[in-house]
Parts: sequence; C-alpha cells; structure tokens
Amino acid sequence: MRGAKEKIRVRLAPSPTGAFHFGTARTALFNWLFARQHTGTFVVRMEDTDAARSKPEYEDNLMQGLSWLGLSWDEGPDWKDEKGKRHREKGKHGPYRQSERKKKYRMYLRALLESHNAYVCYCTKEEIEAQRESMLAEGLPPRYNGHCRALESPPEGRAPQAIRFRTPEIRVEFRDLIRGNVSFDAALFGDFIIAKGEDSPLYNFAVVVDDELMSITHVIRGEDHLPNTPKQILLQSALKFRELAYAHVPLILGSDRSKLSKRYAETSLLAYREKGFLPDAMVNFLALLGWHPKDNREILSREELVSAFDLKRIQKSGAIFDGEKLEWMNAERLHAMSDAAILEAMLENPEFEKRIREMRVEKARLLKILSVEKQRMKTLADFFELASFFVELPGYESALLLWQKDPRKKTAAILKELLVILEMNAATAPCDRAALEKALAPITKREGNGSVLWPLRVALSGKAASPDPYEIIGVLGCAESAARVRLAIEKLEKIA
RNA sequence: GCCGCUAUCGUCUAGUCUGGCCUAGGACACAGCGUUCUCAACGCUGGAACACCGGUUCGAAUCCGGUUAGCGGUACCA
Repeated sequence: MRGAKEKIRVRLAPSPTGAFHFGTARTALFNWLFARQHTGTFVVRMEDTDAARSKPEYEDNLMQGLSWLGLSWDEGPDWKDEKGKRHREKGKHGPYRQSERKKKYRMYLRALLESHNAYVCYCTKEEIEAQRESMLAEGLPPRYNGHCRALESPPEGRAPQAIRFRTPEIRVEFRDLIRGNVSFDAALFGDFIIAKGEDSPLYNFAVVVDDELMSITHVIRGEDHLPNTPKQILLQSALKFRELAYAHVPLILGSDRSKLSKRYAETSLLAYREKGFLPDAMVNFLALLGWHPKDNREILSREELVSAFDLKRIQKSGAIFDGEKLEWMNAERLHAMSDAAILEAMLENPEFEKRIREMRVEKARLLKILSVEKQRMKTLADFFELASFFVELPGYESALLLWQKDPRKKTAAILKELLVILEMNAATAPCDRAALEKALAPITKREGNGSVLWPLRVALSGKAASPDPYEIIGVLGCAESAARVRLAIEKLEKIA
C-alpha cells in the first residue's frame, strides 16, 4: 500500500486531435470518481506534442464536454467555453499543455543522455523503414537494431535524427489495479525513440516527466495504453522517478466490436447534448459501461456513484455502446424530474432555448404541456415534436375523426353535442377534468368511449396518437378546444 | 507475423478471487397479455447465455492446461 497520507492525484491526459468522444469521457469519469471518492485531485493535461494533429478547437471541445458532464477538474489549462468566454488555467503544476513544457523536457532529456540511458540516433527514417520491413518479412518483431547505440562520436556527414532510450533487455512486470500482474519483454520493443530532438519530445517520454512533475499517483487510462506502460516504467526508473499505480480500463467498442474512434461522428459527446440527453443520465450510463455496483442498482446519482465506485469492480473486457439503454436511462431521469426542472434544463441549452422562444408560448402553458407530455419524452429534444400540436393544430384528413366504423353523420352529431358542452364550460362552468368528465358521462355511456373520445381527441390534436382529450383540454382551455371541435364538424360536413 | 489483454443471454452485467446456496440473477431491447378511445407510462408473463476441448475434484460458470475467437499494440501518433 502507498502511504496513507499521500494525497491521491489523477489525471486525464487527452490529445486534442479530435472531438471529445465516449471513450475519453468514460476515462474522465472514472478518474473523476476515483479522485472525488478519495478527496484527491483531478488534473486535466493536454498531450499536444503532435503539433501537426493537435488543434485548439478540439481542446475547447473537450473542456466544454467535461464541463457539460459536470466532471469538474481541480487543475487544468485555460480554455474557451461556447459563448467564447475565456477561463483561466487552474492549479500550481502548470502549464497543463505539453507544448508549453518543452523546457522541462529538455532538462530530463539531457540528464538521460548524460547518464547514457539515452543516445542520439543518426539513422534516417528510410533506413529504419527498410530495416523494419526486412525484420517483418523474417517474422521477427520489428525493432531498432541498435546501430547507433555504441557510437563514440557523431558519424561523419550525418545529421542527428532522433533520441533513443537505451532499453535494458529485461522483463518488465507491473501490477495493474484492474488486470492484476502484467508483464512484457522489453527486448521485444528495443530502443524506442523518446524525442525527435531536444525540443520535440514524444508521448512516452513527456508522459513520464509530467506525471512525475505533477505528482500524479494513479494512472487511470484506456487499455490501448497497456503496451506503453513498460516503456514508461523503464523511463521512470532511469530518471529515478516515483513508481505509479496503474489501472487500464477496457475500451468502449462500436457495434462492430472495434475500438470506438473518431470516425463515429455520433460519438462526439456534445452531439448528445444537442439530441437532448441529460448530463446526469450520460454520467450514469457511462459509469455502468464496464462497471457495476455490488447491488443491482442501475439508476444512480452522482453522489451514489462516488460512494459505490471501486476500481476493482471494473470489467476487464470491452463494452459495446448501446444507445437504446442510454435513451431508457435518460427517460427514467426525465420522468422523475419536475416540470419546472425539465424546462430549466431545456433553457440551459442555447439551441433549445431558441426553439422555445420561437414557440411564443408563456411559461405557465409550457409547464402544463410538459406535465402532459413528459411520459412520452425520452430526450429533451422530443418535446418540440410532441408539443407542436398544442401551439398549432396540424392539418389532418377528416376520415381520421371516425372511430372504427362510425359513420360521419354519427360522429358529427356527437361532436356537436360536445361542442355545446365545451362552449358552455368556456363561458360559465369550470373547465377542468372533473367537470368535463361529469358533463360527458351521459354521452360516453350512451355511445361508448371510443365513439366519443376518439373523435374528440383527434379534433383537438389532429393526430392518431396523443394524450387523452381531457388532458389536452386542460392545456388548451375550453374556448380553444371548442374552436377545434367546430373545425372538425366543418370538415365532416363539408364532404357529407 | 510477433507481443499483450479478454471471453456469461442480441446488448450492459451479477456470480469467478474464497468450487456446492446457480435447474445461472438483474437491466435494456424483443414478443405476448393486462390496463385503455389512441399513444406513452405502468403491471404481469415469455424466449434468450457460462466459446470449445481436456484435466483436478464427490462436485466446476468458478481452479489448471490447451484450442479458438475478438480486441489492442507493434510509429520520428497519442
């Protein structure tokens, strides 16, 4: 065990080379849960040593996604939110962008060179490539042949190409918190390149330096990094750095069982916000993808997740992303929310806020619509489709008004009776469900529910499927309802 | 090719460490039924899995070995 007093520090170290996707989000969540559970520190560090592929907009997208999910970080780089507002860097271990830490890497690179744990390689890319192919052809693991390993002085007329680590031919063993003991034969990967030059360090080296300098204690990252771990451990020991605890979480797979990657456009996290998913549902869903509490609970709040979370209970195999379960989970949460809370959640999203404004419906009415349609919503975005008929009656065929084989004449006559009641209630009597049910009782008793309620409901909604007529009237009011029924009667009589 | 990781219903998983309580539990999805003017919600019911072969044992989903399959890595990407 590590010292009890040592404060836990974890980090999310994404490379900003694409939109924030599910895999990164889940890794972020596991780090966040672990940090919060142990009152530790959650650090975000941008691994942007690949200048050609890294883009500031991807960085912002990532930070925006984290912030939307509510995975608050304690230390991290500056960033820009969607409204263009700049947020300052947080933490005392900065900068939190590898491209801004070159001075630090240079120092350790020199130390490694001086201690002969690293050496300058003069072999060109082409030479290495040719060598690689011939090794592959022989069925050998491709690795550097150590040509420049023992060079005493720079060879005549050749320029330095890269800096390599002098890999000892040993077996590297480590304990993974999720997988148990794992071991790799270092001889198989040979002298790997740790920097292109003093000012351009490569991933495996930069990570090691930063984790040390940032006092990271636990590395929780994707399983795709498992083969990098022995390289990093070797580097740590050459630099006399602390040892770290590792936890490699399984990958999130696409429906074809392959690693979820950027080519899945739909896996960009912010796209799910636009589809109307709630951050709490996303977090809950992501947590259950590869992890499960000891009991059978599936719907868990953030607090419950934090207290129940356990690295040891993380699954060892990859999990396929199931959008249907996400929808169910989102619906579960939505249905448990108050109408006001749902409206508030919609207003927080700039796109939804705009669409609500365009509906030109006052707040009290929006809340009423919400209370009626909530059960039918799986996502926030569903609201607009479901609510539209309240705002404007859609066009419909008069035949839709007919219940089963009811003739037009009969239906028109019933609607006329209903119209009288609605008009009366609009003028004098109460227009609530109880009053209306009582007033309609003799008619439904005489004609049967279907012959009365179906045409009424269609007249009010213009749709084959909708909430029941009393609920619709509750939103519309008796006057507007009467108007819609009048229109239905006209439709029926026009053709008859 | 080589190295590594993994393997329970279609999917997410419980159970595996500490073998018997497992004729393998839950959830999503699916089907049927109920409720019902419709849809949704809700309730009930159902089908659905221990990858394969061998070993250890009185007894294996669970331990061991092998096979197969999937995934990841094999970069002067991260």
